[in-house]
Amino acid sequence: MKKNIKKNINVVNQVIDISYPSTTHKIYNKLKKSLIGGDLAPGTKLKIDDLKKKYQTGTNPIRESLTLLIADDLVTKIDQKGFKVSEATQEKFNEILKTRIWIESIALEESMKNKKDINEWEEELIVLNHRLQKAERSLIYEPENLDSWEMVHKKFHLTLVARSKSSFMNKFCELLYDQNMRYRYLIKKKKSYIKRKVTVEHKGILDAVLQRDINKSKSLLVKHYITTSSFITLNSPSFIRK
Amino acid sequence: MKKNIKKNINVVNQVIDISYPSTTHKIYNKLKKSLIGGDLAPGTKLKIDDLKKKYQTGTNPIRESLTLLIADDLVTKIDQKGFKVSEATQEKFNEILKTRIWIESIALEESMKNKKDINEWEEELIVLNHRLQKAERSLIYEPENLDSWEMVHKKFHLTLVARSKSSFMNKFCELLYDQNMRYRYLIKKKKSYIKRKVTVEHKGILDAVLQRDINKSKSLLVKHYITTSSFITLNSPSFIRK
DNA sequence: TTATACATTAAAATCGATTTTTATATAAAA
DNA sequence: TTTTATATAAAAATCGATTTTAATGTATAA
Repeated sequence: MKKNIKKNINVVNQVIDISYPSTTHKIYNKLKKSLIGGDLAPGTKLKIDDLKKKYQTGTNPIRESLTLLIADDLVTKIDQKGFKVSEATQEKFNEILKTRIWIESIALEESMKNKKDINEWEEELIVLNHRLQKAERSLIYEPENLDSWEMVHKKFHLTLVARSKSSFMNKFCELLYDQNMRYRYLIKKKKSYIKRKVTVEHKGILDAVLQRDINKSKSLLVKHYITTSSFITLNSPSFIRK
Repeated sequence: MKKNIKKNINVVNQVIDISYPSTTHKIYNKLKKSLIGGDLAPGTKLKIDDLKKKYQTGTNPIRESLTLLIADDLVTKIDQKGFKVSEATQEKFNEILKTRIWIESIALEESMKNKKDINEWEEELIVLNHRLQKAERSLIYEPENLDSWEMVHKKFHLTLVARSKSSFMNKFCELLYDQNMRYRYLIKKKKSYIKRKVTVEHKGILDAVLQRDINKSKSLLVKHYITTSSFITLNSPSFIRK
């Protein structure tokens, strides 16, 4: 019995390579969405059998997905005792914020110092900021919709810091971005999050980048993170466990 | 048929909890050793069946170990096409060096600014440096021997940057350390690596730290990395693929 | 009582076989 | 030739069952 339509279908003298993701890949994405979106409470045990039933699949895709999620620091594993949703604490949130500021300050500076294709980069940022101003901010996390405010916002921030010419820096930036996003949604679930106006701040950062003022850009970016974090912290000390 | 001796054995009124690592855990360590030690050439395909035979185990522990190694950037996976040893290129090496310098400069500065238990930390560094001076440098990588030069060296460098109060920074430092170590062993395999005297450099960094001179410490650490890297690069442009 | 031993249950981890997909080889048609 | 289709082989991915380990409950002895 075939699961998917055959690949490499021939259509009018053109071979189209239709690639289907593996079950593991699909389950990984679904789980990641739930974890970042705050649908799974921190500390929850992730039982293989339950997940098998929920996602209608076998042991392997579940275990492999969970193993992949360890790298994202969204899932924690204890040998012979299984997997659980990573804890979310105020302390950890402070670490995320601090580390983001350290890492992204360097990455932004390097992005601006890097003159290769700098005009194209600046234009891309202008377009992303424009889309960001137009996009409607939703309450739920839908990563599959790349035009959603959340995904454009992620793209804007990661593009800002993408030109350090270090794949490691890019990976660290994305990891920390996703971690931060998770905390935002955990707060939203507690209904204590105030949707604040970040439009002006993004515009400010963009303008400083276009002026090619490195110090100003960095300081506005840092200020942006600290302001956002104060909202997460002040309005809900309640997501802290223990 | 029992694989291991039963746990929680009662010995003279004392319960000893003997924990055995899972097969996955053991295979992961063995594979990681081979990958860092340079026994597996960059780009080599990692076929599940071959590894099953080699390590005398089933599909699951192999696949799960490989999945864990993706996070360490030692293994690369292409969906539906399997796993391979991550490529090692001059470009990537430059990225590792650059990123290490960025990250560790911050981490060292924060470690020194952090006054909590600073005396104990300094004493620990003195002891580690002492052990490092005494240890014999071996040609093969033996992570299970924590008294080996290689493992003491790792401990010294990671302790130096461990006090930033960010678990993320610590994780990034270790990842980059292991990456760098891999390149060192890849060079060694090519027999073109010159075992240079790093003793004096370590002593210099330590002294600067004990003087609590942040800028001097940072600049000596950076110099140490750049000097080492020049040896890796100059003597063997040959590990570059493509 | 408190601790220890044993039995039971639940869950993690693993195995071996099967299915699905990709890669390779071979043959037929443009 | 060069491309396209088909057949075969190889490998990845997955499934369902089994084994191993950990967690829980219960009875017995100190």
